Amino acid sequence: MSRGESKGERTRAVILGEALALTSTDGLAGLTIGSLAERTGMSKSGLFAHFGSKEQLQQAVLEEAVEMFTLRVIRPATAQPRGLPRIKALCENWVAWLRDSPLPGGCPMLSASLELDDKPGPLRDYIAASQEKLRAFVSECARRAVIEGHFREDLDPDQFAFEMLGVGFAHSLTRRLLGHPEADRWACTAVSGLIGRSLAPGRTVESISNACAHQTH
Amino acid sequence: MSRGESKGERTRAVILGEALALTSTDGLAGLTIGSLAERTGMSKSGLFAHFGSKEQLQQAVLEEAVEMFTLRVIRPATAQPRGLPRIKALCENWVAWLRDSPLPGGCPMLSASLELDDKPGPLRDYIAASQEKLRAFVSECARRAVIEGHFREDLDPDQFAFEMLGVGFAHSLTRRLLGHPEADRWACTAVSGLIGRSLAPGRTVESISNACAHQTH
DNA sequence: TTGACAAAAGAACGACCGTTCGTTTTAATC
DNA sequence: GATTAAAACGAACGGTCGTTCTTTTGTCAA
Repeated sequence: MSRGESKGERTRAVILGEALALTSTDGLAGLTIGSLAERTGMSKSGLFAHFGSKEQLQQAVLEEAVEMFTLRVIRPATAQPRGLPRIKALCENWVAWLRDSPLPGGCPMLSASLELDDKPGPLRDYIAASQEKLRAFVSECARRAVIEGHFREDLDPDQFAFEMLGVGFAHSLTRRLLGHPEADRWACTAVSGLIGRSLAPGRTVESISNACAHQTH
Repeated sequence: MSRGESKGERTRAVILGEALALTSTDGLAGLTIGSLAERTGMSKSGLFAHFGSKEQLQQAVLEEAVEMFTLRVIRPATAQPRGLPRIKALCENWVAWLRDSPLPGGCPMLSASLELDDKPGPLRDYIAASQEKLRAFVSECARRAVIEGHFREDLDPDQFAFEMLGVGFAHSLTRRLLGHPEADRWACTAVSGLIGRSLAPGRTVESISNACAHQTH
């Protein structure tokens, strides 16, 4: 068998994978025990026993989504040197994530954000904390780029993070709802523009990349 | 009585008002006949008869939301002279709309966009068409500003619209989910930055405003 | 004021929701 | 291979969903 995990852990993982896809297309509200049981070929009660309540199932799904995003976007970026290289890696991973995401219906965290932003509870708290963590991470990356001398000294890292996230949301909506084929290009142009006007005077993206290529992380 | 409308038209309007608030906080999925009947003090069947189906109710709610947005954001902007003044008015109305919206739970069209972006049908079509109309309107405003000589000649109006909408989305999420008090400031800074770097060489916002103040619409 | 029609209520429908319980099957351990 | 615990099932619960009837109430014009 595949691992040292028990049977329960394995099927739980299978369920979560299917639940993630279902949430992606149908939203947290559309994630029902019945439809999930049908997709996994299980009985409602058998599936239900793995989570104890619907809310815990939802929580597990969101945690899975966050972990996926962290693994494919955040973590590879932190492997890059601080400053501009890390920011560049972050943007590239992000775009790649949006383009080749295994989730058919877009980011579950984004739709859940709008779905639950008025419903107090542990789920909302978790989503808000996660999104804030992402925002703070981008902001911290920008702040560090200022320290490294890559970005202008008067740059507001929070402003940078705000505009960066805005591009991400706009990209998702323009691509997924409107279906504009230029969405990718618009997003990339917006990001390079944002980075370009954040650079310290006299700096170019290339000059920094070359300089960083020879230093340790 | 209040108008020449019939009783049915009046109660229908009351229902729609309540439905709009409910959709704003709970999303289109949370808009149920039962809860809406309770809020309006009507019976389920009595309320239902006004719309014929749940989908038609949802459609009516979205149309109401669009009309509200058009009335308070788009229309006053079109009363301004073409070019920068119209764009400025658009931004100001938009911010004011987000700040003093009568809807307690944020824009229903935005949450519906993410809720239905994977569910084909007339509702999705309507939402996509509406959002595209808004995007095209912003783009057209920018294109016109280029013609008027307010914006640089090499400005891409679609790129302008993309970044503008991104600010709107980011603002909504940062404010409503994360509850950042600086959200308003970040959004305003982002918008003025966007407008500032779109201006034709040598132009300032003030110079154009003064010049336009004396011309006819 | 009466008669015609619109509007609202009431009861019920089948379907699905999340959840519980007792039983049966399956997997892990000795 | 037998014992025991974990995992999955099947049936049922009370509730709510959207929807369809029939019946009662209210409106509005002749």
